[in-house]
Amino acid sequence: MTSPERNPVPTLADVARLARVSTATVSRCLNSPDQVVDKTRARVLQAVSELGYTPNFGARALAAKQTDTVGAVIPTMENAVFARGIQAFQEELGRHGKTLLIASSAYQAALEEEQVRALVARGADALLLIGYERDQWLYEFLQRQSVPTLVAWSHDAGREQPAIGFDNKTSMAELARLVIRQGHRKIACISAPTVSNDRARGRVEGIRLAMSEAGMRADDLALVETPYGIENGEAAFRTIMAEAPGTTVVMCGNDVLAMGALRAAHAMGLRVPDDVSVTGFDDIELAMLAEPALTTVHVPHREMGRRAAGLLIQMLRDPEAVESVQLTTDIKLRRSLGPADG
Amino acid sequence: MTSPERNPVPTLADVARLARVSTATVSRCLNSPDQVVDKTRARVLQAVSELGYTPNFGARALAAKQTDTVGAVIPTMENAVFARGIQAFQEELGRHGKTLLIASSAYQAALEEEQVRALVARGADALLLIGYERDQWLYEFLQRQSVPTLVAWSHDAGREQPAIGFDNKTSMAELARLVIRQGHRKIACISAPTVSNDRARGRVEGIRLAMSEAGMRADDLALVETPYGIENGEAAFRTIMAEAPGTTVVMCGNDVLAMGALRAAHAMGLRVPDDVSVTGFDDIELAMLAEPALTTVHVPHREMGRRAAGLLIQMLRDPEAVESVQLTTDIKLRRSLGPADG
DNA sequence: TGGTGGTTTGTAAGCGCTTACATTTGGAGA
DNA sequence: TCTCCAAATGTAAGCGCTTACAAACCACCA
Repeated sequence: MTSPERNPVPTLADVARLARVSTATVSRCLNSPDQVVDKTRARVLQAVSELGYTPNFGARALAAKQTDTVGAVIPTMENAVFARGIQAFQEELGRHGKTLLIASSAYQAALEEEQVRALVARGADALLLIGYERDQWLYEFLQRQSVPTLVAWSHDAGREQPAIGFDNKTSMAELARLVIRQGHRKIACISAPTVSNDRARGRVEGIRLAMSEAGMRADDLALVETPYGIENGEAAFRTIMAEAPGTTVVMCGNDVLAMGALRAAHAMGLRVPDDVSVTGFDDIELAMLAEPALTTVHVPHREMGRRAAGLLIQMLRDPEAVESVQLTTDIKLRRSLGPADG
Repeated sequence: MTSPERNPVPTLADVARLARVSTATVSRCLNSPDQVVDKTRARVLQAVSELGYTPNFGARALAAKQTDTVGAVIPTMENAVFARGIQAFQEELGRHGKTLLIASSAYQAALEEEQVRALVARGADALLLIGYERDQWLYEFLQRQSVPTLVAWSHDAGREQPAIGFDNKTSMAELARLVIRQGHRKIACISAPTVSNDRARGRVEGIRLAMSEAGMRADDLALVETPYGIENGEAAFRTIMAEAPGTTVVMCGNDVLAMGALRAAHAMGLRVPDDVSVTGFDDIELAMLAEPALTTVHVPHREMGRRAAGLLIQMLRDPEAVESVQLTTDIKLRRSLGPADG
């Protein structure tokens, strides 16, 4: 740790020497203070502060075989949704004396694998991962390493992998039903790439499901996939309007894409919702501030983060006895969605 | 690491045994492969994958005395500004084979100290901190531990602490001059808490500086301090309008507060910029999307993050030879700022 | 064939900490 | 004052890895 020689960083042994006790006593002072008599403890603590001693985490982990550390791999911090959820996750972990290690995968499977290995190597006692979709061997690896793993932002009752989240398909289907009830028949969708992203895929499927239910052909959905980003949403919107003229509503896989759609519509001189309706997903702050305000699916990101922490801590205690939890989402009906006939 | 017994996690020794070589050879295979003859290496690698071996980071750090890890303590991930900068920071670090450990302090000094200790204990070879302002002993502690530390999001030519950032005061002063040139004389400011936040304080001082230059009394600035958050910005705006009637421009310490101001103005039936102008700081995505679009100070967050990584790596090589770098900001003049007379 | 010197591999000593187990200590009770 | 036992402290064996240093190996040349 820290650079080579220079001023040698004080160690447990230094403290012990200065306090005239054994290293075991110093260790106990730090980890289970009430096993040490007051006078000794005072002397040790004095030495600790005199030397400015900080325990070496690596050594401690090595000896104690546990790190009180939890790891999380998220696609990107730039997505407010994750930033918010993870912040809550971290706060709750902190409350339980755990530390969070964060890594980001930029939505790339290979990078995610690498980060998972890195976190495990660093001794993460447990892991939070986003969505189910990843190579099976990764799950096996984690199992072999006995690292309890929780999936978040997704929930599929059919899987046994512990998870906390909501059913992306169901949530989006609900919104789509509402859209259809408003009379929309020419529906388009701007989605995040669905390859290796079960959340994005679920949302698209949700729309198709609602269409089928309504007697429409699911294949009629005009679909454009594009990476995260407002500009991408804009471009996608233009593509849709060019390739699927007559579209009356554009349902977006997330709020950021929807913001792009809104902007593009505005730039193209289309009125929302009179000429075309737009919906989002996530309900980030932006959604309410948009002009017109965005109809979207509200996801309790903070709650999810907070409860994910609780679940993970529970898994650490008893890896078997965990129940996945399904959160509910609700629709925020705002001005960007109107009836089909304008 | 990982849970107690259960299925024992494979160690270097296990690999060595399976490959019929010494642990030293396995270690070399992993760290300096070309010191090992091909045939042996193949055998070892085979064993590694057969066992699903992952090196134990703690042990490695302990033995090798370096971690290739850099730590960062930011106020909160929920602030898009930091999320963006840190993302770039991380990407650049990754390019150099370094790993990033992130912690957040929720703008609380005590928490920051704690997190710094935690990161150092975890063996962070270097640290990124936001702004200069913190207890002197923390700097001393870091020096004693020989942990090179870089300050970001601030730059004060007068300090010798290595930093990368911009001069908050100068940048805001520039915007304030523009505001004043537009004829504004009744100026108000909504700022983040200035206690232990040199960035916020610098921005306020910038406004005062420009006022003095223009022959106005710096004390006439109507100032409200409030924590980060749109709602807080809204409340602050109402306070200002109540306590400093006649205010023609509200300059905000950051874009999020400005968004709140914009909303409050809208809710109060005030037209922006006809009845009152609003400005922000940071130029986050929201600024451009706001209605009306927000006049603000553009800060190159991504570039800052990227270059911060470069600097830190340089400091790791030669802790002495680092030059602080001052980034330049520029004003984005958008519709939310208009002349004083409406 | 033996000697030479560079490669490849092995040996073993830690890195800083925790913890089982052994030893010492200090009172309470007799 | 002397026992005796629980509480406090010390001793020392690792935890999994890296790396000096030593040993073994392998051409290659004389």
